[in-house]
Amino acid sequence: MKKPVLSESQEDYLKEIFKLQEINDHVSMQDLARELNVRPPSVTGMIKKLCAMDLVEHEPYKGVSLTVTGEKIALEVLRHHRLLELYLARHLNYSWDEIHEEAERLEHVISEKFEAAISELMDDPTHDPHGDPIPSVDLEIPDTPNLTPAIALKKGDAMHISRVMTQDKDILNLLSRLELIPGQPIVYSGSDAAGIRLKVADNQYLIPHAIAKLIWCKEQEAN
Amino acid sequence: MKKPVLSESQEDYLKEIFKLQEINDHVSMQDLARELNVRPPSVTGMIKKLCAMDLVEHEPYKGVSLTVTGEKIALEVLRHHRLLELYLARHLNYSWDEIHEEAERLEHVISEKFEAAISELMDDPTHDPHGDPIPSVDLEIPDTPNLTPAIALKKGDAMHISRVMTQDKDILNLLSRLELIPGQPIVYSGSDAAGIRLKVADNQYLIPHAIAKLIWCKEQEAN
DNA sequence: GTTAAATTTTAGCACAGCCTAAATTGCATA
DNA sequence: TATGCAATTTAGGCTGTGCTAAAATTTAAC
Repeated sequence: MKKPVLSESQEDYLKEIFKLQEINDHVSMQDLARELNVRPPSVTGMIKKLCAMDLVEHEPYKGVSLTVTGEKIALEVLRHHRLLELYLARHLNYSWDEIHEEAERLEHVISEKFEAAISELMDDPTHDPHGDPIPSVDLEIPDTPNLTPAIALKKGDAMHISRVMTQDKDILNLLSRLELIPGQPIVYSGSDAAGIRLKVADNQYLIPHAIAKLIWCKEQEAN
Repeated sequence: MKKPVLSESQEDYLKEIFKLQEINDHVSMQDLARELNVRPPSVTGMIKKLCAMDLVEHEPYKGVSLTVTGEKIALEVLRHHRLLELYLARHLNYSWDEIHEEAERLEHVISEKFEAAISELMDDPTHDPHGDPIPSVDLEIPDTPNLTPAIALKKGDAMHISRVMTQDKDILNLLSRLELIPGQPIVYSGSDAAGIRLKVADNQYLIPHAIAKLIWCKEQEAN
């Protein structure tokens, strides 16, 4: 079974279905349309094609899900994306909020050779700068066990940040300015209607719920 | 005057017109079609669009040439391409014959930021691994004075290689195996019907005319 | 359980970039 | 100067991916 050559558009559809599937097993056309910045009829049309290629399954009026083959391609694109993000940050001095857009364009055009080269250069990393897991060469997702959302912490909990689930540039800027970035140790010191209060690097901030819910933490043990 | 957003295809047309213009001031549709791997009617169609955008000038049945704006865009793409080639070779361990294809795809998607980052990392280089000049940030081509084609050398001439004008992978492989690469000192020891004889790094080879004519040299003085 | 709202699909169209076949133009050579 | 060949353009079509408007279906609310 040889892998089909896909358009950038098609790769984007598969990647987006994968990401939405992590949250909700059945992906709606509407959600896809929103994420991909296209109108619902365009999604229906493209899904039909991907269906004919056996990359997705589609129950009309129900939703879509990836086939095994489709998921493999999605993971490959995701691997490209996240490796690129880390590479841009580490080797080309990109800031946290700049890496996503650039990776979004590069992910479709780099070769296997390029992928392998940057992966090796970075010692086959398992997570990108947002803490998102990078699928391995054989497309396994490294498991990130026991993540706790920051909003679910209890007073006095000492954790460190593991993942920040947004690509919004202004939120990322805010967080990086506060040093609320993956790897950083924090202490949870309470919450109220306005948000949660976190101690980080000798400072304490109030983080509004809207932002706090994007932050995931893990136990202090390892790094 | 803001710069128009162009498709990858359109960028390729402009780049190719530029490269052909270096050889022959008026570029024919046929040459363009050959270089771009499309049919002549496709070229006519695209040229019309580029004409309407004031990026090229076209005298029907005569030929095309770039406008000032068109040339700027071509130079920008060329800068991307050649910076990328050098970057891939230097930082990602690409071999000579692999860089062109990868750069061909990447050149259209990298941002100004990416361009600036790799240029700075390499200390604003002026030539790519083939010896082709890299347009500067303000799109000036560094002049490469007094280049002599290897086939025009005289017996005993000691030069070094400055430029290799091909992207053919097998020719590049052959040359790199023989260490006939830019920067390398050579001595010309004669020619005959079969080709020219060059001494390089303690070896002497016969180089067929077809290949020798791609090699350009300059005086021994500086590097 | 009926009906209104939301979601999804169908139908039909637009635009980019390529194609082939045929018509046109320009040039070289007899 | 005429004529035939090569280069170019025009005409018309195809494919991919998007769009809007309207029809069909599902879901939710009363």
